[in-house]
Amino acid sequence: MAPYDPSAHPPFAVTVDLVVLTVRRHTLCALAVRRGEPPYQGRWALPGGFVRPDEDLMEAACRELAEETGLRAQPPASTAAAGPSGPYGTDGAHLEQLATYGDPKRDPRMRVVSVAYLVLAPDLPAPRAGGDARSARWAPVTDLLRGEEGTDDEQRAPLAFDHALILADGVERARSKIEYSSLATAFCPSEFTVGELRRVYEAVWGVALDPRNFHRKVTGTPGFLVPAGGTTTRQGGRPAQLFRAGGATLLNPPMLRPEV
Amino acid sequence: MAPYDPSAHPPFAVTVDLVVLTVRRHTLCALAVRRGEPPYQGRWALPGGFVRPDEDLMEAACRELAEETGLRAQPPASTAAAGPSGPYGTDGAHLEQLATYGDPKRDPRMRVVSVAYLVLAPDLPAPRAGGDARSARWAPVTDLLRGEEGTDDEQRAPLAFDHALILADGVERARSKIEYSSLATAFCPSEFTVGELRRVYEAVWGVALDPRNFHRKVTGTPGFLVPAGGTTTRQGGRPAQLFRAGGATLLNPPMLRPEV
DNA sequence: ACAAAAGTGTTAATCTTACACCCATGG
DNA sequence: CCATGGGTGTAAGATTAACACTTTTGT
Repeated sequence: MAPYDPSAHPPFAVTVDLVVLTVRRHTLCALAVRRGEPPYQGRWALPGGFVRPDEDLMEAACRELAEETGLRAQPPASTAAAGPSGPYGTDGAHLEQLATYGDPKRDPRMRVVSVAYLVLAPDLPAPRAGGDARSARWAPVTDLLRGEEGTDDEQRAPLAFDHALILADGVERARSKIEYSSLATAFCPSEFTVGELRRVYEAVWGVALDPRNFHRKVTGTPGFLVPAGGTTTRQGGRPAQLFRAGGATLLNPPMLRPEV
Repeated sequence: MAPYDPSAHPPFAVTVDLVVLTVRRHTLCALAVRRGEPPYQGRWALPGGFVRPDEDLMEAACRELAEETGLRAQPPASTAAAGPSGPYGTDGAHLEQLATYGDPKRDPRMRVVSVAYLVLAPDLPAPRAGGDARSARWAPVTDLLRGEEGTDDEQRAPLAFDHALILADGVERARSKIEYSSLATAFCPSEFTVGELRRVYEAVWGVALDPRNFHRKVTGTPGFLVPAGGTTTRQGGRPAQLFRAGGATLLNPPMLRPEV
């Protein structure tokens, strides 16, 4: 490596961006906030912000998450390791590092490297705007990704910066990860039925699954679900048993995603 | 998000670190370089260096890779997208983003955020040191991860910075990814036999696989291997057919990793 | 001839799939 | 009573795991 003095060059800014996913009305939705200032003023973007000088990356992600959604998110107790390994549970929500985006031209103002985090959350109350006056909304990911270049309509314009790319990566990660892990339970409230869990898979993958086989699969995998003791009739029909996510984090053999 | 002016704070430095893996003598090995300057002078570390002001992250990773190993690595032709999605082939080697490490205390000198990349390469000639005089070596990952705190012996001291954590994450990624993708072929030369590919799996997973079933599995997956036309007897015994990696990148159903 | 590695065949166990069928509730 | 979802049973097909057996080379 050639000697290189970083202090001799303009600095980098480091931000975190959040892909916050939830399932609402049988649809995979992401949290979007409206930008109140240039660049991309008035456009929708992923929530996020600058990392502070003495803040760990995941700490920054937790802070932004709390500011944007009110999700309680205490920073990891004592992370000796700064690594992304090991998801971090926040109030039932799941948080993990997604990827880092550093195209020199991704922000017209300056060189910004953004570390994206993926959050899977149960259906939350309507998002509340943060401390400032920006508005926020849950939007179906298909809408957010189908932004039309050159459109002025604020609901249809593409996401700011490279956020469409980040969102697409996050959605892809969620889609593939629920296949072989118990992550889909992060989309459910703390107690849920097998049918609710199945509807999560159906919404995330955009397919229909056989309720009978799904039931056998998830209840037959030891440690995946533990009975919570009650029943509910939220969905109509025969009352269903309530479950809680079990300790098992790996699903083997995996849940098979049908060809689309 | 509270207003925040990054220029009012000390800047971040951004580096890339490389987890370069290969299989040598039936063992999973990683590239380590010896640090020529403080901090951690004399200790082994992962290769890497600062990202330059106008350089994309992957471009920086390619540059460092070329400097450290001589692996030809032209920057991605025209990456409109700065994303990590889509691996990038360099001379048969595979390069993908791994994760980003940003503990405020990970570097005692200043705030450094490091984007780690994972490289899977075929067995390379002995590593040549870069432009400067640092030495480099291939070391079994078990040795590198079993560094003993407080040891002075340069061969046994733990890796510098948080590089043991980064290496462990990279190894884990490689181990799990060859399960459901054709990535293991990145450890092989352009033409290889089924037996050689099997020995890659065995080295990476540290298990023994049944040669008969393995053969059926990989040759029976359409698009995974394409016959290259010749045979070889590199390993002794009956000559084996030579194959090339096929276009198929996903392996479905996955190769099953035996319980350890 | 023998060792060593490459391949093929076969069988039992397991898992997926597709469906028939019954259960418990609300309207 | 009947629509709606919950849940169990079963049989056909696919896949894996284990291992017997043949093929083709080098020594």
